[in-house]
Amino acid sequence: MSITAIKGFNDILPAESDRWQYIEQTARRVFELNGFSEIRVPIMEKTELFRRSIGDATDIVEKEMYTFTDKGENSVTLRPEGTASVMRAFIEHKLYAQDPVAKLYYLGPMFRYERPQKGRYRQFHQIGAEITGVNAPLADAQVLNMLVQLFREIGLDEPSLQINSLGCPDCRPAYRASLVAFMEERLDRLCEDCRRRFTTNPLRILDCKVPGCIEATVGAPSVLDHLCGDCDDHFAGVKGYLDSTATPYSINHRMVRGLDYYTRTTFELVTGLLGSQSAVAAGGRYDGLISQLGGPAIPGIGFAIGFERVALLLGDKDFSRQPDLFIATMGVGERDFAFRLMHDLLRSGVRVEMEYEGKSLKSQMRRADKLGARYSVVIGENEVASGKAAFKRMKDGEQIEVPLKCEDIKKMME
RNA sequence: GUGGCUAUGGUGAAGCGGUUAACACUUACGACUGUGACUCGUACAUACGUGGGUUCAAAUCCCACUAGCCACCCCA
Repeated sequence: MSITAIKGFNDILPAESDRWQYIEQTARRVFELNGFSEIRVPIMEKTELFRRSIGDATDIVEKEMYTFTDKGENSVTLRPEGTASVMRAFIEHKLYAQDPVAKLYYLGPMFRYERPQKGRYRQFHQIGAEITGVNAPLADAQVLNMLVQLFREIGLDEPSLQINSLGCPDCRPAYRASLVAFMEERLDRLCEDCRRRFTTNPLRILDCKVPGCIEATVGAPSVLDHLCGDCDDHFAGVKGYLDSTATPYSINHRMVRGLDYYTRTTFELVTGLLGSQSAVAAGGRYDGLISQLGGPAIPGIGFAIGFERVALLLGDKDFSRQPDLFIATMGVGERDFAFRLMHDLLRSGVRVEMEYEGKSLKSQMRRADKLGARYSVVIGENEVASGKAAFKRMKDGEQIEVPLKCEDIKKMME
């Protein structure tokens, strides 16, 4: 038995990587348009970073991290998400000293030890963006609008935006208490998982998909009714800006987050097309995170997009690049000639392919067709001698005589 | 961590106890000794995830293992 990849770790083969590049390039373009710069952070961090940011009691930290002890006896962890590293770097390099308002994006692999299934892998990829230093709801709205714009430009308008507010450390405890009181009375109607959640994370019960639980929790107190004045104003501001830019969204007061650092605005881009993995992108505000990690009291907001899930939504769409020209040759001498011609054309930006081995003309033409070349040309003794050749437009077979010179060939192809 | 389903070539698959392991795609070569797409021909699994067992006979039945998928949990 030959060696295979690790469970949940996937190879991205050419057919798929074309699609990935399309997503990545579109994301970079949209982010840069919005004034974001890329930050590249390591894929491994001290374990402590994730414990402090994501939260000790979360599932991610409790049972899903790839944590090791390295040769220097340090506990290190393959990052399960990106925000913690970005904020660690923001603090470590004192980026806030230059300008507390930073707009950063990142992309790369993340690692979570979960049972793989559709749209969920142990090594998966995220593209994320963060804005620090802005309290105003305007920042929330810009982040959301950018996210929506990105999906539009990728060509996906199916995922819909859901927003919520989780309040802040001032108002959340009271909400939690009233929710617990409400649930306590209906404990017997909840599923087993929810009864467990009642003690571990009562907010999660709102997110349960079991019909009985949905029924039992009808009329449960909503976070949105328990926001303090400031949080309420903030959320109203966000909604106002989304309305004023005609960004479609719906409010889901039952939306919960799996990471502890979120405050106020939270959101998800959800789809019905990926089975149980409905979130394609998600994020929120994390006003306490930077100070919690030892930095100054600077707020932040951001999101992460699940790369694999976006790729899945794009389906089998073909994003491969076709050659502009395929050069077929008759003999060894012509092949040398063609190689020099190809070299010149490549240097001037024409996408050229040729046959490397001495295959029959028939098989060379077949290859030209298979590669989807726009034009083909056959170079034999006559062509080398005359310096001219018949260029064939593959889609209709029309042939045009053109000199075998870079400039003439380029012109002909326009 | 829990459950369900599936495992035949590069791919999609037929096969249901005795077959040269069908068919299609892909690939290679040819029909056409200087021209692709359509057509036609030829070649391409000593082999049916691995290990046991039942049987005169197993890809086909049984068991175990392994892997993959999907779902739960959780999440992007």
